[in-house]
Amino acid sequence: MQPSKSASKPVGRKAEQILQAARKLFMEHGYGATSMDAVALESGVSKATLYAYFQNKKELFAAIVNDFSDRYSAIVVPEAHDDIRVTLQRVGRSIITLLLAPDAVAAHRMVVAEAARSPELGKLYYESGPAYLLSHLESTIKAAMKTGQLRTAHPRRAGEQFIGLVRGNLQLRALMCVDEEVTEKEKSAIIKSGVDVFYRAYQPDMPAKKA
Amino acid sequence: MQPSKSASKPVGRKAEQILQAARKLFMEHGYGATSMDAVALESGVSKATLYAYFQNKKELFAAIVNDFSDRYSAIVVPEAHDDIRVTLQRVGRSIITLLLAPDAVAAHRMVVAEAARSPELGKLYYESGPAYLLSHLESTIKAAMKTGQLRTAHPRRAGEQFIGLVRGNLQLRALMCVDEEVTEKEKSAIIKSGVDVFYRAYQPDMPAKKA
DNA sequence: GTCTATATACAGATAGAC
DNA sequence: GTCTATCTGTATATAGAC
Repeated sequence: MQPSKSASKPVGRKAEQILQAARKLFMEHGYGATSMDAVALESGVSKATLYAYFQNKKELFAAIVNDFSDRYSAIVVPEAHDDIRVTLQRVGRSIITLLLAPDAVAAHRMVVAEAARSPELGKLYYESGPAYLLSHLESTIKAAMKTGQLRTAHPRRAGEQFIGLVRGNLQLRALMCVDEEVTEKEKSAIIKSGVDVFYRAYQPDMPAKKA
Repeated sequence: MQPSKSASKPVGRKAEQILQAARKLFMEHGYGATSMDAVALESGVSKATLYAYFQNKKELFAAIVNDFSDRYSAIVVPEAHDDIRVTLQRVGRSIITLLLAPDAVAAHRMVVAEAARSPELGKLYYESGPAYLLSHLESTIKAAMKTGQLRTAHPRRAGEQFIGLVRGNLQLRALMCVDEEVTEKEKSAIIKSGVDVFYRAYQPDMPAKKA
């Protein structure tokens, strides 16, 4: 089968082998420290074959990021519950789980590191990753505002705030290798507290008095 | 003057030239894409001199990160105001300004990219950067809880939440090159809303009813 | 201490046989 | 299409003159 010549993702058995190997190596060592030799070796094809499928290193990297974006988009957004606080709890759990997954941490590092040189890849990842999640959350919050479960406010901003509340410093600590691991207990406490703060601020019947 | 042989920061005029050039290049192109040739050229010394001051590339990088940590620690934490909301407003402004500063974005990228291979550098940066800011904020919040301006709660977690609230997705967007620039108006709105949410959740006289 | 010149290795990418 | 072998550039690091 003739590999695709376009910039989009090539198909075929060897292409899959290459992509899989490249994904592993890029995520493990980053873009700069991953050589095409290494990708060829890991995927079990020759360098020439590699270049038959991907014009150059950057295109291969783009294919990986693109691929990762697809996976990100496939995240299962938790089912809504009648009680918005329960829904938020579930969403918060999903967010934490995702942010701390070793794969996601590695992908995040990889993309951030190269974003300055390839802004289009950074944007692509953001849009299909974090922005995708945010859009879903925005819908959820908007719906809750309509049904009176939350007071009326800017739903997108509220969504950003909720993500910020549960993320806290956890992601940063993971990215900078501060923690070996975070206990389930700690995660639960952070989510619970985040939901609590969010609900206190956005609950419908207790507007804060103005300064 | 004999350059220091230890792993700590060398001193002297040439050392300063080297550090300055290296800082610029590392921040601009990242660790992997910055060559020692380029550092030598930019700093106006020969490669041999470079290696007389720094044993190898990694040590040079470590010196830069260390240096950057010092600068981070030197951030002026805003003066406290009688009204905790005003104080938080100021702190929020500082956080946003810092997170979106091009230097800080570049430094963040640089550190995150290399953290997997040099966890000790990641930790160093985190401790003297984000953690330093958090500690100050924690003190501020703790004081406000003692004086009754905020309800009693976990001050460190509250600090993390406040940072998360004002950070939102702004930093992520900057890191991934999603925004060209953020308007002052937008920043102000985000800070104001963040402080509002925080205060609604932590104001002393309106406990939320339990589910 | 500081330079020029170079050793040595490996990168990305390709030519040409099959 | 896929391989082996190689071109060409450039990387880190050092030897040796001054």
